[in-house]
Amino acid sequence: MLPNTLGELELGVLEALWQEADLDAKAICQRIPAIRQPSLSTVQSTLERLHRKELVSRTKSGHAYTYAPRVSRSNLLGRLMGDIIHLLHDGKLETILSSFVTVAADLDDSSLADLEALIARKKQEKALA
Amino acid sequence: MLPNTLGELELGVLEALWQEADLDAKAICQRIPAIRQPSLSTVQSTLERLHRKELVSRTKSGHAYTYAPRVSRSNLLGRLMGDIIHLLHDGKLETILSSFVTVAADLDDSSLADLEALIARKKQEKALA
DNA sequence: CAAAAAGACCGTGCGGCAGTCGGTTTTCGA
DNA sequence: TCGAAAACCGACTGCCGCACGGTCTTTTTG
Repeated sequence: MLPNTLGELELGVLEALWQEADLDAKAICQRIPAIRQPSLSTVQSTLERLHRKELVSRTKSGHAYTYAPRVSRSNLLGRLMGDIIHLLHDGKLETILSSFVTVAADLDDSSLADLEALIARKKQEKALA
Repeated sequence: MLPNTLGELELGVLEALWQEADLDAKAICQRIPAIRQPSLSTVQSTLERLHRKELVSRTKSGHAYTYAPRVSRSNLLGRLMGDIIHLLHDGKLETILSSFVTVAADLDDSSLADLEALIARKKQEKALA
């Protein structure tokens, strides 16, 4: 249904790469929480899928691929949010924005102020461009 | 992975119920886009699943169930956003909020102003409570 | 330069979930 | 009471992420 959905191991791999980029499959494998310990092949398959989805980039370095994330955490967050928004969009902007505010308000009491500051900054960026 | 994910037909059924609540399975079936035309059984299965997920409520009326949505569109939107936020949360509020702003900015140039207005309203609501 | 080591690649199987439906049982109303 | 309408029950399909072993390719090194 959602085109960009990702599985548990895929996310774990991304987490590892966000923490430290330019790792090969073996290194990533070692950084996956000990409980799972998937085999190297499994991690490679997962990296292959992530690469197909253009969520990671890779370059040959020696005989091994070195992987790096193509999206930042907030980038991915924005993309996924965009997906579900598109999925549930009814044309009313208010529907979307109010759920933003609701989520932000639920997260933290001071977040509304933070959100305002970010908006101000974003506005300024837009003005400059 | 995402606990509250929903399929295409499930969403279609919800759309129908958001447009008009208190329908039985047959009526919902007729309101599904003509291209698909799933059988009544299929719609019933879907409604059953939605009911298990607590996304719709139902009451017997005669010998048929009458269904109504338990969540509004923006409600569901907020829930799904909360899910992916929780999934990708790294403790930094800024990550989340900036993706809000990015999405809002991508949607419409005037939406930043709308967002500000909503925040002001939300703040006022909070002050009163 | 050959052989061994390291890693990519491929095919397969498993499990879960949505979709799909036909057939059976239940239930209500005439 | 009895017939129709609807719920209910399984079964099957297809898709996708997870998982891995085995094979092929590419380095590296003695």
